[in-house]
Amino acid sequence: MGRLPVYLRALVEMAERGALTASSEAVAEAAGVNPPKVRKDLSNLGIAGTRGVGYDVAYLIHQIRSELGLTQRWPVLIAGVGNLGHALANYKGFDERGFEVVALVDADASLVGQEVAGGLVQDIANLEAIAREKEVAIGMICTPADAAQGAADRMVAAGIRSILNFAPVLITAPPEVAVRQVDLSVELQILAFYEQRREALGRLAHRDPL
Amino acid sequence: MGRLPVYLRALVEMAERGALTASSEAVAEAAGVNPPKVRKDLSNLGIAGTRGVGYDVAYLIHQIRSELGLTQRWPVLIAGVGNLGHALANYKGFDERGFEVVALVDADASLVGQEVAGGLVQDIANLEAIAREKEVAIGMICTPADAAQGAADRMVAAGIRSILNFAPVLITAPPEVAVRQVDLSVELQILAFYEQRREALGRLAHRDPL
DNA sequence: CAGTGTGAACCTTTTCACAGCA
DNA sequence: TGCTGTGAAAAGGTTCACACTG
Repeated sequence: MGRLPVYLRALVEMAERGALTASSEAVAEAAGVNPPKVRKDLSNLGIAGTRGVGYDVAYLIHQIRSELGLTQRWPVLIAGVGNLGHALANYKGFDERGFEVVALVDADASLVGQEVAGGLVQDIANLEAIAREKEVAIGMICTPADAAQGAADRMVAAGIRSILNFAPVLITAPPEVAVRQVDLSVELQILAFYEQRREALGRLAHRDPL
Repeated sequence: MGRLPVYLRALVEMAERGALTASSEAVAEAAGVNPPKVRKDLSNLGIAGTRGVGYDVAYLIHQIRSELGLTQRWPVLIAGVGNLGHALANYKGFDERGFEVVALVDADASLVGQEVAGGLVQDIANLEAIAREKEVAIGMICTPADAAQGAADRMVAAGIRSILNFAPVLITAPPEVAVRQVDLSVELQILAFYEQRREALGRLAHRDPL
């Protein structure tokens, strides 16, 4: 369930503010959803609150963390150390949430050997060996589009079963490998779609008032 | 419809390879969905193909572009020129798809005046004036979490009606403003969830074979 | 009384099957 | 014959109302 991380973020913030208990309404507001959805989600997860009071924040955080597998740290590998790869390697939020960038690889020989975010960039040709040695669980692809599938194939060969792909192409992988696609310009295009619609509606409204 | 940009990407790739016509099956495969979905989507959009042949690639590209509002260029402003903002300012894919980064702003005085991706970083205090002057349509928030809502408020005040938020917080805006949230560590957490489930299932299978 | 837990209604999306046309 | 166009069925997810309990 994709909402769990959002609930978790909201709950951690509440806990930091000293809240001991939280109603479904409070969680819903902080997560941007409606209260029944929160209750259903938690109920489906087998998490119970206290009627008339709400949910125990600390317990709820623990339960969601364990459901999300965040009670352990996950070693992450980044393939492609261009602008985006560089930015992600330096992103503090990953470490805070239990993800540790343990390896950086790139195909560009001029980048190999350079230090980025406290780690050395290695040759992508060695991806498999590196991933196995560091027991990488999650791979992030930040290469250009034409190198993405190759990077994915190496990751699969290395036994990586979770891939986060930022390259603007569809990559294919065996069904046992979970692939998530994040295409930044797709997000912009969706916004442009709404802008476009708004303008079209505006023209319509102007043409035919009321 | 969030699939349109993906279809578009697939179709542009096909066109570059010289395809003049494409069946719903071909588009579906390239976009990672099933053929009936492609047909339904296009049908709902009022786009018709030729029975027995498929869709005219060039016409389809044109139609989807116009539906997505990509026949015009959109001026984009980036708030927060840290690692991520820097990477996005340099990202070529935006320009190729009709998005032009026309302004960069940051709250950090040591960054203001610096040149990033061929543009000068300006003070976030001037966001409203800059956005109005450049007629910015879309704002991207790449600030730390605690500065995100402030940046959003300035954008709304500047008349920006589409916001893409990369900060790991929920930002609120008036209903007429379209907000999309992209949280990179949420994506990782979802992958961790699958890893976690796989391990749990693995243990189960091991305990009770067949 | 405040706020959870949940079954039932509801709505949207996806899938299917097949009729219909170049 | 091949592939589109589309209603009808199925699935999935969301909302609602309200019984229930600490």
